[in-house]
Amino acid sequence: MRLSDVIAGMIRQMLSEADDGCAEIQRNELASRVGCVPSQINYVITSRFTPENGYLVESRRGGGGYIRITQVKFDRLQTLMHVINCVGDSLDCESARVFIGNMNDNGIIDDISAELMRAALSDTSYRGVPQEFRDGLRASVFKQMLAALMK
Amino acid sequence: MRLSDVIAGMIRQMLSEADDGCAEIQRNELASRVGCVPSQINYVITSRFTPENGYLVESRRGGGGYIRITQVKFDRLQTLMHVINCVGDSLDCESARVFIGNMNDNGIIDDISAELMRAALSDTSYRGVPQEFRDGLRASVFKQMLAALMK
DNA sequence: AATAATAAAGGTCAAAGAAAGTCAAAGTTA
DNA sequence: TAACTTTGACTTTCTTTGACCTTTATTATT
Repeated sequence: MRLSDVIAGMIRQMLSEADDGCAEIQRNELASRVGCVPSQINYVITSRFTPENGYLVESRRGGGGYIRITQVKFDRLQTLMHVINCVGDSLDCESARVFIGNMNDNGIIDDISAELMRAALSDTSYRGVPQEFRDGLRASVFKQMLAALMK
Repeated sequence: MRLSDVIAGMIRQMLSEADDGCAEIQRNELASRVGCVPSQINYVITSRFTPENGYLVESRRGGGGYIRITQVKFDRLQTLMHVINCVGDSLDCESARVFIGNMNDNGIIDDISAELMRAALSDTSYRGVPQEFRDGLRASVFKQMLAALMK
């Protein structure tokens, strides 16, 4: 088992137990508990608890220092509603993919859902539909799917 | 006996013993066990455990790296393929719902996926699209989504 | 009280280590 | 001879470690 994964696991554990969605660790203390060099903790954080993965990291040096890792929690319903509102009557393929990618990264939708949405909104799906109608149709299908996720 | 076949046999053995349908190997370790050069393992994998043959390969380099070979359950793919073939160039809303419901019941797709598909194929999504084009469009979108599920 | 020294954190970066990947040449087999 | 195997040198990616740096808090000094 990879040391980094052990450490990542401990942090995730702490996060899941925390009621405020944030885990506060002492770098040196955690390192010696795991039996590794302190900078290993930094490595784990920068490689696995990145903003792209939905984490926020703050820290403080000096006596009583800490590293606080917060799991950014997007409110599902609120985000879905927000996206629906952002999408107007027309949506091009590229924008759709960006929306989907972001929601996927934020954990609003899982990987399979993301794939399904990409497929449903792909230009390939609309072969035969005249160009000038595609983006309108795409917006409509997209919003319908988003609405379905709110159930 | 060909070396490659020995290695392939070992991997198949591991796959059959695994309860989750996936075998995780360490390239160097397996190579030295068999007494061959590590890249031989790559050769075996690329020549015998291909997607066309129903296998999925993931890997990771670096310390604690691995190669994971998953045997895709044929049922799933087969069913998806079957459904794709059943759907012609046209698909009405009711039939779509039946297909989706069946796949959901059989565990081919999960609840969320089912909801997403229903939404994407609903008539509401195609408001504005003339009736005579809707079923063709629906068939196209449906097949695209099914294909996405085969990844 | 203000300042200086010390201790206690955490941060950075680069080197070394540990896997896996690639590719082409050489060897085999049908 | 064409297709398949085997081998090995070289590359890329990810992980681990350690030396050195910066920031903050605490304690001692004037």
